[in-house]
Amino acid sequence: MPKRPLENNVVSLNHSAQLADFKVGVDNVIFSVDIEQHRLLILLILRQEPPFSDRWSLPGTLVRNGESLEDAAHRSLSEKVQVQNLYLEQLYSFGGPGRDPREAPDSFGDRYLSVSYFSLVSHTEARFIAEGAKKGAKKIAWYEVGQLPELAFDHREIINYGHRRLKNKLEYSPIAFEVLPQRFTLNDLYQFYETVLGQNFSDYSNFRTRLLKLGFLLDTGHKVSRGAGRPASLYRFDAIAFEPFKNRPLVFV
Amino acid sequence: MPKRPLENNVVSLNHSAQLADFKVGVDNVIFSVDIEQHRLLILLILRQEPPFSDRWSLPGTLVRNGESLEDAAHRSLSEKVQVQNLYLEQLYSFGGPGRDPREAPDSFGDRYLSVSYFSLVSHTEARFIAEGAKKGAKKIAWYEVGQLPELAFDHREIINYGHRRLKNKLEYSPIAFEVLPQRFTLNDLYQFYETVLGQNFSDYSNFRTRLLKLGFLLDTGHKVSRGAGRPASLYRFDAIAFEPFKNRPLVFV
DNA sequence: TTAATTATGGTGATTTTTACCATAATTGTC
DNA sequence: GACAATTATGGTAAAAATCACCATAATTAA
Repeated sequence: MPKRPLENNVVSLNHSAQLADFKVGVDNVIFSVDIEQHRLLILLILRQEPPFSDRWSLPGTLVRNGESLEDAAHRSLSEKVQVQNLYLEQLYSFGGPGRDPREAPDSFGDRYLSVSYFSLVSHTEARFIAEGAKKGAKKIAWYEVGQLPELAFDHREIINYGHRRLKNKLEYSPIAFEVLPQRFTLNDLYQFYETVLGQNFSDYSNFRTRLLKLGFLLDTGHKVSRGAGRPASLYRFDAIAFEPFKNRPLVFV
Repeated sequence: MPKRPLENNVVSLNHSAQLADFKVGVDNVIFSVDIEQHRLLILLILRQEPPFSDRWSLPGTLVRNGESLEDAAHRSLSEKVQVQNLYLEQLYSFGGPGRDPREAPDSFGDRYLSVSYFSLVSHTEARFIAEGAKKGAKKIAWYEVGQLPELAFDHREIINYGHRRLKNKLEYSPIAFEVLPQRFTLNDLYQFYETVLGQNFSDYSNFRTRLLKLGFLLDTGHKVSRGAGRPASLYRFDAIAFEPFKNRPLVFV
């Protein structure tokens, strides 16, 4: 497709100010919380092809004809990991000139814009898809947020953005319950929050009383014993009882 | 540019799954707060050319070669309104297939992606640029958020998103001080918050004590009299004293 | 001079947060 | 089977923050 000249209003720019053509990709910051080992994980893939072959990067894909951005984000995830329960939302778009080495240096080839997404997947459910390694990836792996390798493109920046969003989101919305098992103990929930938000984000006892007072955690009546100590009650999340708390902070750091 | 076939991994999709080509535009939700008349305003332009000619829409522009997204957003603003003090940030990207009538129905032409931005400009400073009406706009006007006309494209949805972000942002960050005059009264500030967040968001007296206790509003020593009543102290915002409050709520609704 | 108006700086009741502590119910050990 | 260790649970009291007011100060308008 030939470049079209801009509608000729700005005389001084007329010869050079042309509309850029874009390829649009999605990049997905996929988080998973391992409460047993107290690790906050991000899914990375080892790139197989240039640019940045043999560098770790976020799973991503270019958007296809007829495909929505969110569909593409879901596809980028489902090609790498199998999981039922997940939360996904758009993060930010990165599209400055020169962010992708595939762009021609004369600035007349296609630009590459990345619409980034952030996902949270159930750690107990999540399974790598073996076939996923064929789709442009040599390897798939979970990395702890504190121990990331060097990354391709501007993916480090995207991750920083996603990490901030995850911490913020956790305080304001019930995304934890999207990926926790149906029935969980209050300690499970506490470990989840602590793993994401960092140690001493709140006293355990106060965390319990605050959450229970809100009234959207229902005691299922069942108990579970895990090693020594008094058995813990299993709770479940009541989405209807949560409604009044939408857009309100649940926990203060 | 010819369509490139996808790298041939997925046999069943191979014949149809092709990468989409995009034009990328920015659309800008430009807010302005008129504290005298207690109005929250959005800048709209009356479109001159198809698609949606003679419909009101957000100011926007297609991204040019060598231009960053944020530069394009700034340009879309500065073509319509002259203003020194403003706040601008990226909002959300809308890019589903079929969101722009210029897309070919067979889904093999260019797609149109809109990276939306949200701006807050000083109401006292802001002046329409006469020449701006030539750049694809028949008219430029401020509309109250509660009284918007029918809009082009999915701009109504973009505005809803922007309005939510504005209200949220105002509670968590000092964007009001970007567009208030250097020196302002506490009542100015209160009117600003009330105009954006709605009536009875807080008691005036409690608003005053809370903000003053935080310590980043400095009394300049000057007073100003506006009609009847005791003269009010003029304050200024101290950005350094504000640092500790970053990412903390200032006002609860 | 007096009333109306706006700004300012309180007060005390109520609620929330915070830092703890005591007890209950289990497992593991001697 | 007694006892220690461990984890869960449900408190308490002090401190802090929120909330609904109110009294007074300093100006303009009549």
